[in-house]
Amino acid sequence: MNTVNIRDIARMCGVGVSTVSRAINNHPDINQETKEKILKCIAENNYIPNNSARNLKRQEAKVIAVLIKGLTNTFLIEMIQILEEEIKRHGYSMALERVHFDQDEVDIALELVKEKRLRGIIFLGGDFENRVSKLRELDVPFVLSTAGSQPEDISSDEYSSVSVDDMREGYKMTEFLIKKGHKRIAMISAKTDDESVGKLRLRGYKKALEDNGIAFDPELVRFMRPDVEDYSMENGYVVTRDFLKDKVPFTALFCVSDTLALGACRALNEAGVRIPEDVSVVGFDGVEAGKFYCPSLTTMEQPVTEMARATTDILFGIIDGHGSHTHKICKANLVERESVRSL
Amino acid sequence: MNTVNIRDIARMCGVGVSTVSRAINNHPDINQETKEKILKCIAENNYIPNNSARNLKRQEAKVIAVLIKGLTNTFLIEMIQILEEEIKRHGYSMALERVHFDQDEVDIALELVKEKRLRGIIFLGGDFENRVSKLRELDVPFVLSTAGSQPEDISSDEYSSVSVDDMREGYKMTEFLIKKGHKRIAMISAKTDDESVGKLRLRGYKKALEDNGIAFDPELVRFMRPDVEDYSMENGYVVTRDFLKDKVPFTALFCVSDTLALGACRALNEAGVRIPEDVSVVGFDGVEAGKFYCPSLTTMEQPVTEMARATTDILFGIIDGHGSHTHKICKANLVERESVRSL
DNA sequence: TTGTACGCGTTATCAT
DNA sequence: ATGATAACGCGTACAA
Repeated sequence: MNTVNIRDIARMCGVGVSTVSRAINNHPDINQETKEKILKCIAENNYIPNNSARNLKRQEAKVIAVLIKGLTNTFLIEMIQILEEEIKRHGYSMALERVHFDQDEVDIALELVKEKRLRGIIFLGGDFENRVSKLRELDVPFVLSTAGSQPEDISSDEYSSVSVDDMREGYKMTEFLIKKGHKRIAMISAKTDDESVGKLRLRGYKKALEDNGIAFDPELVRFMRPDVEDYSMENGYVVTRDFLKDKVPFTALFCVSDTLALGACRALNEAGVRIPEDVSVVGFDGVEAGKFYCPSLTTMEQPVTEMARATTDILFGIIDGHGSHTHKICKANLVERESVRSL
Repeated sequence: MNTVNIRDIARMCGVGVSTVSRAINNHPDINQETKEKILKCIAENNYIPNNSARNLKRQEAKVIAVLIKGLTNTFLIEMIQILEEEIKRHGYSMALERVHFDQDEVDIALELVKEKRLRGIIFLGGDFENRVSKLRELDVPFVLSTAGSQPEDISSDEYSSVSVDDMREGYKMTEFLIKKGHKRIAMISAKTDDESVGKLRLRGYKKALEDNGIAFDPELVRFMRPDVEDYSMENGYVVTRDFLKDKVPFTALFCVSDTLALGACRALNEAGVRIPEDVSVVGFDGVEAGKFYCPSLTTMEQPVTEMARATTDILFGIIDGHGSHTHKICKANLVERESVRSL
């Protein structure tokens, strides 16, 4: 694999390597003719600069890394599209990095900072409660976007965050169902051992019940299965199916994500439970798929565009020197559709 | 940013850099005690090896790159999960690279081969008809997985491919609708200027009509909008809405992807068209979301697991020396659900 | 405007 | 088992 490198090109053109480098990187100090000759030679010989070598040598690349856990959360996928536009608009490029479920996103970030010469990091989703010391090692600015619980022992001026107030919105959604006359409200939430958004929304749910004089019934709360992909339709489906087997009566089902809710709907349908006649179902996120469902899904819509813009605004504010670490709470929007009925 | 490097660690441990390197990379020729001492020192000082330097120097990394166009095609997302498992099972790691719609995946692949020291490439989706010469420059084995049209001027023993016979399956689906008594069958397909799977399925559609003595009506064929994300629900929605405005009568709608079909369903519902009473709808791919819909979507299911396994089997067969380039055609499976009725 | 020489952090080779 | 040193391919002072 004798791949052509910058020295070969230099030799072929009868110039120095630095001249070739200047041609590649659009440096000003180069004769237009020389440049064209070099670029032509590059094209003819299929020369492709080696990014590893570039990263190794370069001081700073105009790159923002976006780390996302999993790929099945369509809400996060939607955010990526907008983040990319915004990052491009600032003259940077986006490096999307997928983090496995059993991987630590902070470790990945640490590696990435060394490998590419990142200027900033955006964490999409995830949970950062126990990652304090590691997080502090990151010497580039970062934003926790749509993250659930946040690190508590790290001072809030060392990082930024953008999210909705998951507990409050969970509260609002529950209260909405209560106002519709529901008392036996079931919930599908996140596993107990992690401190994700699901847990916070569950806390809001409990508080709303309490404030409205409804006793909390642990029988009504179910958790995502750890052996199935987090926040997937499949997970919502299997959990609901198991739930129905227990014959616990309920009139409404609050799922911590739309995808879970859609899976739940399927399980309900299969069991002959009509939505919303027999059971009302609500989700959280406001993903497109919910709009297309039958019945269309009532949900707590997260302001995707606003959150993505806030994320990049804060990050570039810090990178460009004006602006400092900020914690932005966006307001979610309760979208009433067809999956809920009044009792 | 004075980041600690391998030399610092060597100095601190009173050993040579090569010994540290051996400790990191699990080389056999190293004293267990020395190794532990070094690893401890590494952990204490938060040393993280620089991947750019490693990639630059390393001869071969056990890495397979998977290139995917976009992220909204849930069928491809499903494939990724299985591909990753399979790749890991072979002791390799997967580098997932997202390709933008206006980017050339072959260009990206070429860069990647230089940057990391890939052993193989998997192209997910995409269209390779006009990329022949570039494709040939790739000096690592690659598999075109679920790609639509394939390069014709490159000899078939220079690359591998895994896909369904899109034309035949398009034919079968159309014939299925015809057998159900449909004659005015509309179609939402891929843009005319690209040679993707959509185009092939369209060809099958035309052939089926012809073979069954039904005149092809160009009025009934619509294409995805170029200004909206390819194969997205949104695209299916807007195209169908526009289509309905033209008041062209039809009794069935064949969409080249499930996502398009789900978007189409929404548009039909909004227009007061009942599914399947007024119009039957079918999709293609067999994504999970289709199962959950109301009505659940009749579709041509692609054998995701089989295709992913075939892809990695072929690739590793070539990498490991036994086995050569292969072209595997998998059989799709027509899944009848609730979105079609007999006339 | 252009070329030379050095260093980025690592792994591979070779010697010990 | 270990260490010294030469690459890997590129960007960039600095000199010309």
